[in-house]
Amino acid sequence: MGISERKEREKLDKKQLIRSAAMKMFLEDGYAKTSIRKIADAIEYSPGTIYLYYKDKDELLYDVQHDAFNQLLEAFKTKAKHKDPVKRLMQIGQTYVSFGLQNPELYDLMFIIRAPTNVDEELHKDNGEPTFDYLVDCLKECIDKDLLRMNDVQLCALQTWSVAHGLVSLDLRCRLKVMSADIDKSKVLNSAIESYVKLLIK
Amino acid sequence: MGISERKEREKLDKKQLIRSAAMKMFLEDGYAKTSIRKIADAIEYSPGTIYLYYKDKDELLYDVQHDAFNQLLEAFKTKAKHKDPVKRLMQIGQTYVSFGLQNPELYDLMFIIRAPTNVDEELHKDNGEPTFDYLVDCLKECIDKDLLRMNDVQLCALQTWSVAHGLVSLDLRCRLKVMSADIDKSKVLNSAIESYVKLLIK
DNA sequence: TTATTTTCTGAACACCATTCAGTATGTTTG
DNA sequence: CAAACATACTGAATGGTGTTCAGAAAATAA
Repeated sequence: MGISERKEREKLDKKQLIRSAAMKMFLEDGYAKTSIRKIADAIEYSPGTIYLYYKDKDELLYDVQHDAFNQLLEAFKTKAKHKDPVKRLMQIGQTYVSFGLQNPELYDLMFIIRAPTNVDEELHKDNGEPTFDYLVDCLKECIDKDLLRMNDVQLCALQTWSVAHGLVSLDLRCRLKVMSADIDKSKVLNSAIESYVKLLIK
Repeated sequence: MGISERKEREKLDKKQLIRSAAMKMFLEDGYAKTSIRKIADAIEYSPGTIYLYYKDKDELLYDVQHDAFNQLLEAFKTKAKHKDPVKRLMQIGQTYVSFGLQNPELYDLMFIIRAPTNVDEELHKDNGEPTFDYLVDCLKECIDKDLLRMNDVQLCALQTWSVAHGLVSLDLRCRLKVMSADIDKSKVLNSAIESYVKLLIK
């Protein structure tokens, strides 16, 4: 019978309704300031209903993160598709930094926020894995073609990701104030990631 | 008269009493889980009293951050004092990463946590400046002696700091799960920072 | 139509940061 | 010494938070 299938669909729809309302409010006001009550208000349900679809606020965050990682992956796919793997690597770096600067709240959700109940190890580790692999694949090609001054893919990926993430997250937490002021942030961050890639290539 | 001076002293003492109790609890339970009530309980005062010394919870955080930055600076001074600036740079990187891994909650306080009311631009920007300068000075010496493959001190400092911060903060947020498992974290992070410094030098 | 299952509600619970009228303590003045 | 004043402190109250759960409502099955 099709009823249970429709119900299944409706359940997913409602879950998405909650998720997209949550995402919107997370981006507008931040995760901390977005309460379950406010989300419930926005979608015109009672607070309790949200707990029928999500175990707790963290669980909701994880799902929103998943969407966010897909957004970043899409950005890579459209903006970092140069044939030359080294140039593609450069594009990946620039895309990453731009993404972070243009979507600060989203970036926060993905990488910086600590969900209160964050000790569960096994779950959610797949969040962001395909996105990370986009970088790994690119580096693998670079290294295979002997274009880099490093030869350990995993190590190189970690290092590259760290530069990019470091730049974005330091900026997002206003930790770049220690640097000389009156400079265009996005220019500096782009210079930094560019010169890093240049260090990396032979 | 010495009375007002004693009072001044007592005021500072109490402020430090609050601050050190707060720091201890922040490190044990994290910033979010440490409530003003609990701090007040620990020092056997009422919650209201804390607001006589600190405008709000953020203000307390900033003061604790200040102490924390001094701790990192001390670590630099004792563990990164090689005469050769390049070797010192390596020591700085390693010290930074070790510091982050060994004091995760402290690191969180310093760099990752977003204080709820965090829009005030001007204040607190001096927090951490001397510590950053320790890196800048080292890089300046490296560049003066023409030992690096970069020549913009500010840019280079930003990049180096980003690598180190990126490594630590990604690890602290369990974002390294996307990498192949069963590896010694601190080894990998140290390899990453070491190979970065090697990229940097001529 | 009635019984059963599913979905939803909203009050209640135990917390939180913060405020402020009132109390207690210490200091200065008459 | 006592009264006046200034300072330090209290703790209940305000308005928020995430989460739970008995009971109401709606949808489905019999």
